Amino acid sequence: MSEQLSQPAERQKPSMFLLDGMALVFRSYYALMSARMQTQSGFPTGAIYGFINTILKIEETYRPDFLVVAFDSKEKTFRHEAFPDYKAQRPAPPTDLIQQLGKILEIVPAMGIPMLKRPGFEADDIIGTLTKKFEDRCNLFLVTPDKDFAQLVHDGVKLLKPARQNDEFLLYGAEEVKSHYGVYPEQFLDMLALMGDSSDNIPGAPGIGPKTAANLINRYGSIAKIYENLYELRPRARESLLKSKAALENGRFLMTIKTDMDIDLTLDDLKQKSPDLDFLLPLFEELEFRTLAARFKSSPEKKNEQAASDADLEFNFGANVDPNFQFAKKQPRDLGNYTLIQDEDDLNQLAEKLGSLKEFAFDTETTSLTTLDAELVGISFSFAPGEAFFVYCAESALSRETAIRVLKPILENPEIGKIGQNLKYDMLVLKNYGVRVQPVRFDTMLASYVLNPDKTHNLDDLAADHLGLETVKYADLVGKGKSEKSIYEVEPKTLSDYACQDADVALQLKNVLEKALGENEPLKKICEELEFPLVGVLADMEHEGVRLDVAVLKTLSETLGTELGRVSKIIYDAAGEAFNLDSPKQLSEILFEKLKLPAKRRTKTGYSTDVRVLEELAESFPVAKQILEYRSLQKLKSTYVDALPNLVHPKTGRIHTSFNQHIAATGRLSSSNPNLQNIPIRTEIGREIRGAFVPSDAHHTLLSADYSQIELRIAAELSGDPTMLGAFQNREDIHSTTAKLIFETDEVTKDMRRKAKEVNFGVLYGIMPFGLAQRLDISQAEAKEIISQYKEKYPMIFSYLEGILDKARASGYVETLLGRRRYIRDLNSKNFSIRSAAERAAINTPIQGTAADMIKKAMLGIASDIHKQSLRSRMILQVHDELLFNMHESEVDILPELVQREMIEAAKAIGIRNVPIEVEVGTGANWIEAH
DNA sequence: GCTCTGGCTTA
DNA sequence: GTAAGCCAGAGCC
Repeated sequence: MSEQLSQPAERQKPSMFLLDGMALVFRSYYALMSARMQTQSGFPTGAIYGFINTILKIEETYRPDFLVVAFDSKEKTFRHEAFPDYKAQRPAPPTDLIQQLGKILEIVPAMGIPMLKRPGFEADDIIGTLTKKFEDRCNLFLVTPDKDFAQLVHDGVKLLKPARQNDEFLLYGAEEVKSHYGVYPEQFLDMLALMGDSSDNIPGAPGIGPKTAANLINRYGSIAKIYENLYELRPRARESLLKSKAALENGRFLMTIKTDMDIDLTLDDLKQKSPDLDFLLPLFEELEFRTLAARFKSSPEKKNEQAASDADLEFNFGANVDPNFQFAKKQPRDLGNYTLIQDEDDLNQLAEKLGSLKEFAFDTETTSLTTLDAELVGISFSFAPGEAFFVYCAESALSRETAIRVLKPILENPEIGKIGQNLKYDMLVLKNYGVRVQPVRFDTMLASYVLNPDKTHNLDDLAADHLGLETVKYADLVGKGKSEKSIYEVEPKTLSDYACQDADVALQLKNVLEKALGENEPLKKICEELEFPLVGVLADMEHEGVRLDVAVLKTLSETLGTELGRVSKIIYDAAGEAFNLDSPKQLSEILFEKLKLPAKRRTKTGYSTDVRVLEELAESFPVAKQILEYRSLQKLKSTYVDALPNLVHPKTGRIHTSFNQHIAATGRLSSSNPNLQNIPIRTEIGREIRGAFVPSDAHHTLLSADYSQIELRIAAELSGDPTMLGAFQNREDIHSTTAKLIFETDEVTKDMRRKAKEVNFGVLYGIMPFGLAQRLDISQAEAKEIISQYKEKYPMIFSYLEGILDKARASGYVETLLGRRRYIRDLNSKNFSIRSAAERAAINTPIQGTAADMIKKAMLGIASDIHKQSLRSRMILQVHDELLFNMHESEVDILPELVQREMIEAAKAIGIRNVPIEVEVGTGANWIEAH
């Protein structure tokens, strides 16, 4: 049939609107919650009013031929039978909503609108079945705020979703579904299954959200196809999917809307009848819906009347409220017994209680994630599960000064343990108000990290994992992105419930996690003796900050700018045109298509233009060398030289990084915003950037102390290899010694030493002939030969590595010398590259992790000494094997020795017995000189 | 505005 | 070959 003929026929079809009753009622309830509509006698009416208006709005806007409302049944559904946890977390609806629902169920039929309900089924299934039944004869519009219905969309079936802000509707066909959710309706169920649905308690694959789910579905087409190609995925996604296979099948079943219920109805049965005004008008009178009543009186079917007049909203807020009817309180939800405190008397009472405790959990609410900019809005406290208090000290009767004055002695009391999630943040916020929080009794984020570093450790995930609790998210309070509102705009009680929940959950988590730690003594000690005490040390370092000489960078920026202009001109001349050198895509088009240079490797999206490719090309094509130069200069300029000055905090004139204690799977710290652990050093021009890192003032210098060859020493210690231990004991240059041994010569050339150095590093990273060959640009056969020489000379290194792998295969984890654990999956994978990657991680982790434990221990010792001796010098940075200090001139004779001693002492403390540890110290007027 | 990719910096 | 974080571009919203 031609388009012309089908189109008018299509238009002739009657329209049928299927309304998801319960979901729309819920929406009305929450949309009108703040209006607090109620009758003079206190009966709540917002949800009723909103829902009727939704129906009228549809009738007026679309003039439907058929309009049907479907409701869920109260009985358990077949979904509950198949999956007992289905919707298990969902709190009972608020009682004031239930009251209103009763009225709605009377009003809808009285309006003459067909209303359907079936025991054991949800509204979704009724709508799905009617859709299937009538889609050939009608144009269907599914009216619902629930995205799950997108699975039903196809030709002639569209979704009509109430818009977020106004009372308009958004129409979703297949294309709109795709553009809004990322997949087409046919694939929608697979995507839903991957994401799961926390409100229905359907798990999905942990860590896979809407974005990733849509991406995966688009890349592979379906869940089944994703599982066929698991090995291509990143480890986190892969592991999540492996664990979730059964859950996904189950979730997909639960989220499938039934389309084959036994519903015996004809189009005639669904015709709308005239409204029963004898019933409706008195009821509207009772509910005080005056404009609505007027509309029905005059002409219930008329379309040109004004929609929802505000008149109905005008009466009854405030003045005439029945004092016994407490609207806001009637929301039991899943919340505990939470109390909002906003006056001094209540605060004093709370303080007295807190002061008598051995420990409690707390959490601060602020205006910013950047601690130096964060204003304190309130603090929540919990000392019994399910119970919490929120001290609101902004824009209220209780001033921040009063709150701080009363709480400071308690927060600083060394006898009262502090429990919390990411306490470093709270400590830094409170530091701005002169409060030095101590001691860290338990940090739930760090405990989770120590128990299993590869997991995520945010509070919401921890609550879900360990307590089975669905928490209120911060975004639920203030929204997200553009429309995010200020925390000051949140109702104090709402904010209080959120804040209280966080303290409450932290306390409950502490109980669960502490028990888990109790089953592993070393992990418990790592928490209590390493990670928890380190929190305060890191907070101090971040707070202290590093001074930056902006003038140095400004000069450097100008030099780099000139150089970049010069180099890019040369490249453009060679290319015959100007283009964006920062775009790998454009660059590869120029190089490999226009200039026809030989392509070496491919990436996912095109030809690779990375260092290795360009270096290879540089031998024959000078332009490649110029591009490499451009790249390195541009990197330095954009990432460091131009970016760092903007990060100098206006209040302190210094740079304040964040040291993340819960990210690196091996136990290392990481640094971000900005990352001060990857400031350049290798190239001459890069090193100049370090010249901008300077002491705080003329009375200070920088002191740098770094462990020499720490990871190789640890490998020697852990393996007990006598040759390598001997080399270190004799203070030999380890790379030269290795060269001597593997090349069997006393005349070690520079090149031999370079190769030996690579091999030594290779050992730490889980050496493989292939990798070494690549790295040294030699054949795999040569690489194999070198490795076998190494094995012969340092036999115990290799037997140690084999032992690690055996143990890991048997137990599923590897450990540092202190007993810090990391679980390693995939050691038995049939896929070579996956298995090899797992083996390399297994080998590297004990070595890298032991070094991390050691320097953490050293930092604690140093911080303690500085405190005890009331020194004026400060530790300011940690770069994995190096510590940097802002050293006061009066302490130049004690600090270097103190630092060196503590760093060496730390090695002993974590159990290093056989290998000597060397620490190199240096001082200077900037980081280049000190290092 | 958000997320991913390629590329590059450190230990 | 291990462990991280950040930048610009690109693609989608």
